[in-house]
Amino acid sequence: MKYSDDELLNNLKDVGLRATPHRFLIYKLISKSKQPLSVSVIIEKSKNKEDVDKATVYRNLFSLHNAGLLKKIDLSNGEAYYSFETGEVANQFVCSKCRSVEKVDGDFFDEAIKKMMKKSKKFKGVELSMIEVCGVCAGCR
Amino acid sequence: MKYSDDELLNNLKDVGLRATPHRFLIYKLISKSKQPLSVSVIIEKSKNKEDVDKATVYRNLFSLHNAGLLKKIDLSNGEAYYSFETGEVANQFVCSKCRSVEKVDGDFFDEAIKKMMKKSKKFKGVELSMIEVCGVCAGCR
DNA sequence: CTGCTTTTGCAAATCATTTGCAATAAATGT
DNA sequence: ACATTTATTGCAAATGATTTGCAAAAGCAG
Repeated sequence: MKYSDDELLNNLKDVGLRATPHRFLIYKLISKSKQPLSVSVIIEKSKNKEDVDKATVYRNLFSLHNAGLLKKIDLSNGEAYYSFETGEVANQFVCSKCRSVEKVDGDFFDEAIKKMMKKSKKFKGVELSMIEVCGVCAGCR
Repeated sequence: MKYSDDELLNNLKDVGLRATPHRFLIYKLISKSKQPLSVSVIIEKSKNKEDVDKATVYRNLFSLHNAGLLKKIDLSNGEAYYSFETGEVANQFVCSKCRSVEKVDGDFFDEAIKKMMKKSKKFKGVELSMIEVCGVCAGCR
């Protein structure tokens, strides 16, 4: 799951986005992370490397997501997360008390999703991106 | 699924919350809705009946949820939803484009949740409250 | 080089939600 | 009933994540 600079640059070219230093930095940074990254972490990591304004980070996350290169994971814990777009549905558990986030094995829900898509006409043609499971984690109880 | 005033008043008493006019109004209003209600809708509906400040609505939603009388559904579409607490896991689909919300039949996920709880030690003792499925709805594609 | 579009930094605006504070109302002790 | 504590309220200001306006800088095309 590692992507060469050339691959990333090609992806940018394919969708017609300029490979500006900031954009490339942000895209690369996310491509290297196994976990989805929260916007605040992305801002922090970007600032460590270059002097990037947070508005620029937000705008680049938007353009990259909009172009289909990043998955946006809109959790309920207050901030958005981004990950490299692999086409898979992302699954997260969020504790409603401490707001911590845990990745959930996607296989658990594959079947449920299939059933849902098949049985309900509401979900014909729907394109799933993520599932968030919310509750109180063991630690908080 | 309709609750008498007495039932609601008893619930409040049971958890040790005063049945102030505003609190009762808000609690009753939510108890009568089949759908979870967004905070903005709750504020609007409350204002129609009495002159309630939004801070008061937020504070009452907090105390009612905190006491276990309401379920809070923290969707990713920007605002929180509340529903009468029935102990069931709430399931919603949110369109990541138009941010519209659809209720999802809970049965789809019951099995997935059970499997998840059993197979992963991370989820031992976890108390689930809601599942959000996110994607692009048929209309937006 | 010259003009046109995109990207950027900065500050100000937004939107949902929370908080400080002083005034009011309700519950409790005597 | 009366004073005392405790909870609730309205209002305005604060918060935190995100977005936007705007003018300057950078990158691309002719």
